[in-house]
Amino acid sequence: MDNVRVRIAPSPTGYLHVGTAHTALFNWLFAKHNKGKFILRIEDTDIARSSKEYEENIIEGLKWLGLYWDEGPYYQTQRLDLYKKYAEELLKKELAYYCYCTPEELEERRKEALAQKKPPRYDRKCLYLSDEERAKYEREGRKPAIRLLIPEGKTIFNDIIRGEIEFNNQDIGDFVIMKSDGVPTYNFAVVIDDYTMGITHVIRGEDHISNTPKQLFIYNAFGWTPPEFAHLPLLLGPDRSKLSKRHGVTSVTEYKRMGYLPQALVNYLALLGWTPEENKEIYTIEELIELFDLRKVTKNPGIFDITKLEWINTQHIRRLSIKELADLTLPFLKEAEWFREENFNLEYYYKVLGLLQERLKTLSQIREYADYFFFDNLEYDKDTVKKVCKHPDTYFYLEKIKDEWNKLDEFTATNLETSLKTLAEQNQIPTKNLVHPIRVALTNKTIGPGLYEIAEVLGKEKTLKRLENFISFLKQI
RNA sequence: GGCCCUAUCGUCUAGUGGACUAGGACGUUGGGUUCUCAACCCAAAAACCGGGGUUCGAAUCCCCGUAGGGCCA
Repeated sequence: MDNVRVRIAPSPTGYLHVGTAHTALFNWLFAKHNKGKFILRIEDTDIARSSKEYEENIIEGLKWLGLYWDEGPYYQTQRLDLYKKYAEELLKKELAYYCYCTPEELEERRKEALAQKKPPRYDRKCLYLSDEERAKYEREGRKPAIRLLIPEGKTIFNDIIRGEIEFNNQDIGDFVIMKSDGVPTYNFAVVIDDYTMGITHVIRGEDHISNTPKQLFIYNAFGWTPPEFAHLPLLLGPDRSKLSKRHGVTSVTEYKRMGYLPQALVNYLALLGWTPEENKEIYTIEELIELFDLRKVTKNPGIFDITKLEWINTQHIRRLSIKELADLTLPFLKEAEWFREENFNLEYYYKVLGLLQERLKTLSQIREYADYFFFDNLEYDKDTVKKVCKHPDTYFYLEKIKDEWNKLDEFTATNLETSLKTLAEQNQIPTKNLVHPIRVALTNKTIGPGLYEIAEVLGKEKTLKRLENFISFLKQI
């Protein structure tokens, strides 16, 4: 496909929502797959609800996901003259007309129509205004809106994902394209922007299907060839309504903060509504670009399932090199209250990560998993210690293993294991009677990576010291 | 209320009239492995919304319901 140009057009009335990110991703993948351009446009005409802070969050989120744009950001508020110019063109062509009706008048007539069981559409009162009437309204100081004249007939368009969709024009009234304050309505601004920006494919959420015929009227009024349309399935919450805040976290930057990898979120979002031919779940961004096909997007909406996202995240974490993992987890590690810059050693940290990498569901979990590698004064809990040291001779064997380990020249996991197993065998006790207490001695936790590996990473000095502390604690209770 | 979209395991989906005893993945459950947890391996439970057609044959095509969703007020 030649010269593909697509866009994402968020309103800065909230942070970057995963639904917006989903749409952005599909546009971006389509652009990249076809070697086209991806354009960012900020739809900020709702001045009251728009803010710079939200805009920055959207930009931060898109960049974090790697969805870089080739053009923009364009701002609708900087293009108001343009919309005005085009609206006037339609007035000149008599395809649009001024409307002086006030919201109150419209509301009243809408109610009347409803009462008579008629569809509540605009009654074209102002289309047939005489010059005197118009002059009268002008004298009253009324500022007119501009309405588009909708022709009779049917409007049909071919959606890339859904096929033909048909609307009766009579179901759509002469809608406003420019409000009386000179601000264009959503549908008008979108068309002017998409046309002037040379958008070839409009890929957006299914919630815009019913806006499409309105936009088509505008293209037709100007005699412009409309772009192709593709309406993506919506993202739903577990209750099957449109995904929103009340369903949990919907902010992309919040996922970043929680320790998700951008490539994992991209992977998950890509598979929500689209399946590549291959029968696998984990894809790199390059693979997604290579395989992406808009025609294979499903029509049914998808529920955002954080459990699956979590699994995909663990898979991507495992594919990271230790060095990458270190870079990415360090900011989270630094947030931990026990973290001390002066005690930190990168080579040591690499070894720690070697043990923790495959256990991390999110990067932020490094804080809860890595603590005992970084501080020495473990505060043992009486009950836990009692639980793991049920065997009355535990104290005695711990002394023995401490001596055995002290004798080791090479403090490696293999040697530690051999030595512990030999001791257990000689004394005919199950290894776990030793392993569990030692685990608590070294980590102050009952779960974690392999004990011998932990001891090796901690090193001889720390391991023996902790054993010693643990033994004295055990003596006291 | 009107218009529009959609309908396969709990979830994401494969499926384009016969190869479907409906496949995969996440999750769940059970088992194995192990010092614990996770991982890993093995296994299991789990779905074509309902009703009519069309056809020799329907998850697949058509119609009508139903349900869910969206948009417009």
